[in-house]
Amino acid sequence: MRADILDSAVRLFAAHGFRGTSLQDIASDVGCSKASLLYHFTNKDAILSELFAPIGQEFETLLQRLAPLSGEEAARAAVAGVVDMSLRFRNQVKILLLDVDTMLDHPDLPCVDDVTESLVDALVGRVPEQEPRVAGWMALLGIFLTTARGVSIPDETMRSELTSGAFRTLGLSS
Amino acid sequence: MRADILDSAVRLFAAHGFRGTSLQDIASDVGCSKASLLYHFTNKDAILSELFAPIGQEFETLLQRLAPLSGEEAARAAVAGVVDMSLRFRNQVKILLLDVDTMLDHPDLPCVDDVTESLVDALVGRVPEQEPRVAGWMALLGIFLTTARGVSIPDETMRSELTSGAFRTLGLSS
DNA sequence: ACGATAACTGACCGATCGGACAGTTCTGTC
DNA sequence: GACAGAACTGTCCGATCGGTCAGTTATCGT
Repeated sequence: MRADILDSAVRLFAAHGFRGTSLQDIASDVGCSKASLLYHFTNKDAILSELFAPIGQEFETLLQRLAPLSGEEAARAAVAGVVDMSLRFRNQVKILLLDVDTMLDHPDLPCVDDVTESLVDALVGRVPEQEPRVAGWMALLGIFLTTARGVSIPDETMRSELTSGAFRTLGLSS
Repeated sequence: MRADILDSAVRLFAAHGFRGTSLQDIASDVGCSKASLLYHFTNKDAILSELFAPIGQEFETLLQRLAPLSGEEAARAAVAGVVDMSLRFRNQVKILLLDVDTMLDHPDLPCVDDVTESLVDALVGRVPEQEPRVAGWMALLGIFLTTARGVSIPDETMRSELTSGAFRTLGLSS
């Protein structure tokens, strides 16, 4: 039941935003009462927090995987990791895209700026030949964000498109 | 007075989203009563619509300027136009970033998907050597969107960074 | 000075929101 | 079948929202 709620919530939040989705909307989608939601979750924010819990862990893992790497190897691993996460957490990314600054008061929610900063920090001085260009990483973040826009392309095609696009952005040969 | 209201509104909408900004918030920022806002504008939506009026016109102008062009010239003009607009309408872009799908019922508001589609349509078959790559244009849209995230960089530096980044994304030499 | 009109406001309304809570139903154990 | 606890619900509440409206104040041409 918790899984059903989370499933409906992530879909509705991604479609209409956090503020644009009421508890009643989720309850109707699940097929239960609003009060039932608040039995399984302490409040509306708790639903949101739980949706983003795995992302924080995965991002930490990605940063750790990047830590020992350097140079072009680090850049390629970063691209692959970001593309992979953006595809697997598409709805969550879309929620961030919709509500990015409206929920800064949620301490356990990933902040897009923090994510970007962490990525840039993790790669400063490691990308070959040139310092990481601001626009390049912004474009990579753009890919990360716009992936969520629901382009109707098979995931594998999308993956290679995104990867080669990001490589090109960062001046790497694909 | 109308100008003061629009000025506060675009700033608050960009900071907290359309739904996250109440009429009282705007009124407090302006320094007048909520009822005064609704004297100058028929409703909250009308404020939003007026904020986006110039963008639609400018985008039409951009598309017309692209129409007679082709090949690399078209791509470069598109990049320059998008970068220019994203810098000049930074707050409006950020509002779209925050509320992109939550306001599909606003007929006179630019839809990010439409903007992307128009740009891609305007350039399909015109970019040299290769078809426009999905990821490349998604990244360009990403730049367009993430420009609004308020990176503290002078506009001229930003402009050249964004332009060279977009060129790299599209496989053009800068 | 005065009347007309624009500009503005306080008070109020209906709707909706997140959330609280007492009470009911379901489910499994002995 | 009796009991316990989990699962669930209907109903209510305070707060807040967008919007209305009668009434007040400021502005300006004459």
